[in-house]
Amino acid sequence: MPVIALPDGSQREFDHPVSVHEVAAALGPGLAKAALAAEVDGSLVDTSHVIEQDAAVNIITARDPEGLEIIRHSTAHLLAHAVKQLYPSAQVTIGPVIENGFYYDFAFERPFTPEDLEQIEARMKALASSDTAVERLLMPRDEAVSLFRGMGEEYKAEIIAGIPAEEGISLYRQGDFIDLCRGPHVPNTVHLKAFKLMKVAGAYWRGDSNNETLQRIYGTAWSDAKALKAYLRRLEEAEKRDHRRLAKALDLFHLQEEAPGMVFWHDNGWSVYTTIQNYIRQLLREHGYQEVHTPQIVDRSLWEKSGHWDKFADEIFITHSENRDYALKPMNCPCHIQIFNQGLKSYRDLPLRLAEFGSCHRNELSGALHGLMRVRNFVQDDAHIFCTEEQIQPEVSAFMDLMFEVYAAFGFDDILIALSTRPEKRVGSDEIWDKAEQALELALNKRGLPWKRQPGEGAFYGPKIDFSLRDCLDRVWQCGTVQVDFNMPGRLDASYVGEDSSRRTPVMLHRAILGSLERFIGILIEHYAGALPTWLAPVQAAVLTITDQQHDYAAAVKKSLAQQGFRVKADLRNEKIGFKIREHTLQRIPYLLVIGDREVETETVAVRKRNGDDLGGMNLDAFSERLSTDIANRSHSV
RNA sequence: GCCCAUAUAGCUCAGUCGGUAGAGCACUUCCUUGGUAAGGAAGAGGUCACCAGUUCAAGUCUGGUUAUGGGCUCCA
Repeated sequence: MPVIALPDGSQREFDHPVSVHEVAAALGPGLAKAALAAEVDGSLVDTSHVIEQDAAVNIITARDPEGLEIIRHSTAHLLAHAVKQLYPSAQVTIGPVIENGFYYDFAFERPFTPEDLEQIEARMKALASSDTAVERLLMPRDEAVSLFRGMGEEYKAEIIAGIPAEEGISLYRQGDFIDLCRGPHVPNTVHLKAFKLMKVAGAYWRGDSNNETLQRIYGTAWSDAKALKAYLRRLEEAEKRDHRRLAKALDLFHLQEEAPGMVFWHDNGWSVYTTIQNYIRQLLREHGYQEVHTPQIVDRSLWEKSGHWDKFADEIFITHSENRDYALKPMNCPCHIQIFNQGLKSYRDLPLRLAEFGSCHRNELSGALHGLMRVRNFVQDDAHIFCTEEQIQPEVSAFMDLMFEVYAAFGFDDILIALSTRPEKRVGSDEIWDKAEQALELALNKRGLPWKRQPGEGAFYGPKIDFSLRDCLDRVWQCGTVQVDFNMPGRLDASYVGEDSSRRTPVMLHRAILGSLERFIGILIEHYAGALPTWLAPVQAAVLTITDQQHDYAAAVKKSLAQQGFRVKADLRNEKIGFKIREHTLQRIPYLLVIGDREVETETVAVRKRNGDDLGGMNLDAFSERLSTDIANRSHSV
């Protein structure tokens, strides 16, 4: 007779096999109603699951992350149920859970319209409130194949036919709808109450672009209406922060038809760009890097030798001159090896760190372009470190120190770290891979930050660590990377003279902190909703006059601040002060200096921050000291 | 590249059944010199993305091209 161990440490004994539902009921009527599934000895099961032996049981409700996932999965089934009722000729395929929701792919003779979505959603709501039980069925594989084939569901039948014959198939039925699923699912559709269909898009059958396109319907689902509302608000907020929208409002850059995926930077945007560049440049110098610069176009022979020509031919821009083919460089590493190869290098020269703000061109698929986030011409804050195997770990550690300093300066402190290890197809001996992976692991553990392992995700030439930033809207952006490369130095004949006078091939570390300047600026704009910290702001202070009387004094204030190296502008227009404040606040200028007769008389400026705080009057020295401190601390507080 | 959608003034957008284009903001000029988020008046501004087609007539209908948006795929 089963003894049920509960998460709080208590036990319940039953004198007969019990279902999860009965266990929940024994714990209270509230739990019986809220139970969606349970974890029994570590595996998730439906509430209908019967426990026959002693087990550890944890009842899952909508409050648990697993519960939310079950709700999303069941909502995907609900979507398919509604679609099949409204459009019987649509065939179901797959419907997985994704971040914030789910999707379901259908094969249908025409695309779904927004009006269709409204109808489908209305039907889903009706089905959800119809109090329909969701039942689990087991069936031999071949029987399941013929069941779905009989229903005209060719895609589903194909999926099931791909499952090994000896495995039983679990199916879920709700009313007149039946779908293949591992489960678990909610016991009844009434648990599905906070969902919304978001959009339709094309997607390929089995994710292969050679296959036919299916209609994918995306939806979001939450445990309750409040959570759904909060999510929709977050989406609205993200839209307001969209860097493409802010770029127009703040006059940062533009894109145009004649140069798809390539940025026309305006004064304001370029100011941000060069400020970041100068900051990184200075830091790299302090950390023992040499800054180099290499050609934009290089003869194809170099790219053939590096292997890129073969692998990325479609994405390389090519140009011709005097019967030679050149590639616009898609990456910087082969060029840096050319610099390394000049002159004879000794082990005493290692580690040798070559950095470049490397402008790269890649002919990305037209459909992949996206504002600053995916462009065809971008600048990497790239560097390559030539070193020995022993130097991998200390170099990676030093790189991480530098990187975390940079991320903190930009206001990012939540960093996700992933170590990608050897893939099946790779170069280099297992001993070298062991060494490199251990070196990376050691560097990570020395930092003491959590990281996760991604087995088999490394590049063919070596393992790597990726660093992703979490922004204020909880979105994750992969930016930093450090990759060990055993392959390219040898391929491009890099060598150094070892202590024993023999020629050796150096290891090369590829590393970047920001990734691409363009994309990083896009992330910054969205993270700060355009209100960049003072040190990055295109204009740090605006001098605003109240009447024409203060013209000369205001011009002198502006000149003085500009001479001290601050980015200042003066607004001497014949406009009311309220109007000027509104306008420059909307431009996210960190400090507004209001000047009326009072300030002229006392030789002060009245300081207002962009968040509305009034700092009152102060003399110019006091203000410039404040500004200097703000900039020196890279303060994010205004 | 693939699927779907979109393209009208500098910006955000409206434009009905095919009959020669409209708002708000911005801009220019004038009035106003006003102390912390929009003072008032007048004016100017358009090859309706581009190329074809249908039609007496196309911003509007059809086809194509380009770009953009949302996805898919890809990402050295």
